[in-house]
Amino acid sequence: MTKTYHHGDLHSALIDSGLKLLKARGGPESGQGKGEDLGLREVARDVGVSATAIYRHFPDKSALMLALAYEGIERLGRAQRKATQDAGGGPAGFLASGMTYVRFATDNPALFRLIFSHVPATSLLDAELDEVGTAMKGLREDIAHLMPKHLSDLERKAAALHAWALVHGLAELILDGHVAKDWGMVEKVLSGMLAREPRQ
Amino acid sequence: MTKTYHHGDLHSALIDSGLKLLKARGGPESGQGKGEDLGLREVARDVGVSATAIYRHFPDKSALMLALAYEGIERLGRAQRKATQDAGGGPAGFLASGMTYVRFATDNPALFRLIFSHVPATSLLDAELDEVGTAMKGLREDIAHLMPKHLSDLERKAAALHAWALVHGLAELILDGHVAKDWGMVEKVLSGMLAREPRQ
DNA sequence: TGTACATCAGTGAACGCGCGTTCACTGATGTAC
DNA sequence: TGTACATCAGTGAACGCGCGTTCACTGATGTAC
Repeated sequence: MTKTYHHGDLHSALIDSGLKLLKARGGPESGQGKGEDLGLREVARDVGVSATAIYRHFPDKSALMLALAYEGIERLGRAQRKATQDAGGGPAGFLASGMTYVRFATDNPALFRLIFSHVPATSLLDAELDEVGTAMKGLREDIAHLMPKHLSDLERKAAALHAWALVHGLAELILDGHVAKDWGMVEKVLSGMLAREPRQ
Repeated sequence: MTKTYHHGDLHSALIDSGLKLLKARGGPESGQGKGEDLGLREVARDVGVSATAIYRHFPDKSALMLALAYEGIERLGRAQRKATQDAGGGPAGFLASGMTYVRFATDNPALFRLIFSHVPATSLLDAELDEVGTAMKGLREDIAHLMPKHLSDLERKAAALHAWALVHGLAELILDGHVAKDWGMVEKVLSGMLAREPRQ
């Protein structure tokens, strides 16, 4: 029995299923498929298609994973930009952006990890970046833009790294279950940094 | 051919080999066995013993991994305490402790990840913690002790979390290749936090 | 409108792989008498 | 000192598993004449 998808529908069905399965794959607390990789056969099974059908749409497994990572990073970026804007920019926007980062991670543990486990080769020239690398670069630039203007380049770079590392660390520690998912505390920590560092 | 190890020597040989293999497994930049789990058979092969011999010393694979994680966290804790002391305590000690955390991660990527991927169940009572959980708790307390005394409990808790998340985030981002291993920059970021937060 | 044909997205069987784990075993070591 | 025996840390063969990937295939769709 040959199932038929109209022009490229299976492609998006695979992405959708992948995202769904990654979402279901919760953090360590959910017993289900804790830290395991998403499988190619697993996605095919979920869509209801033979495993080999996937090869009509992606050259290999890693291409599928890359597409999922790309979709994930796009969503993260979108969510952060929206949060910044909704909060009206400035320090409040910066705080909202950080909270959104951590929230995204705890809402999508497996997707979050997939995004960051894709080796981006920091050292590549822009022209050599793949789509995930480019999206990651955009994310870094978004952070940089939130930094106060009066700082020197070096200071801004350090402040941006500080902010990124802080939210990333919080996300990872919560995902691994080493820190409680206490949003009041998370906000306190983030606004603590903010109150001192980026005075604008 | 039955190899013979005098009373419990194979036990430590397995741990040693595990640590060695984890060390060799480097970060994403080293092509070798990037993100893959350490295998039971792999350790046995390295020690030069049959895979089943391991079962004389550990009930199953995860017990071996737990023993490795425990050894890792002990080493990390020891390194941090030494660094703090060598720097003479105070803010300098705090900075040294943080630098050591990040350095440990980049020096031992696979071991570092193994430590944190072991679900500790934050919510457990102390009496229910396994040895890894207990060691992790010690690590948290070490950080807390470095916090300035004049702060309220809540403030100290937030400051400790800030510090931990910051070094952890730096470590993860560097391990994943998203941030360059630039020690000057890392020190700048850490001392930036320190100059503002824990005034003692 | 009907027929011939190319295209191409699916199919299921099969591949080799390495894994963790089980099983019945063997052979050295140490102790009791 | 010599012999019988229990202990126990090793052994290699075998298990079932799920994986990513290859292969030759089939059957529906759409176009050219």
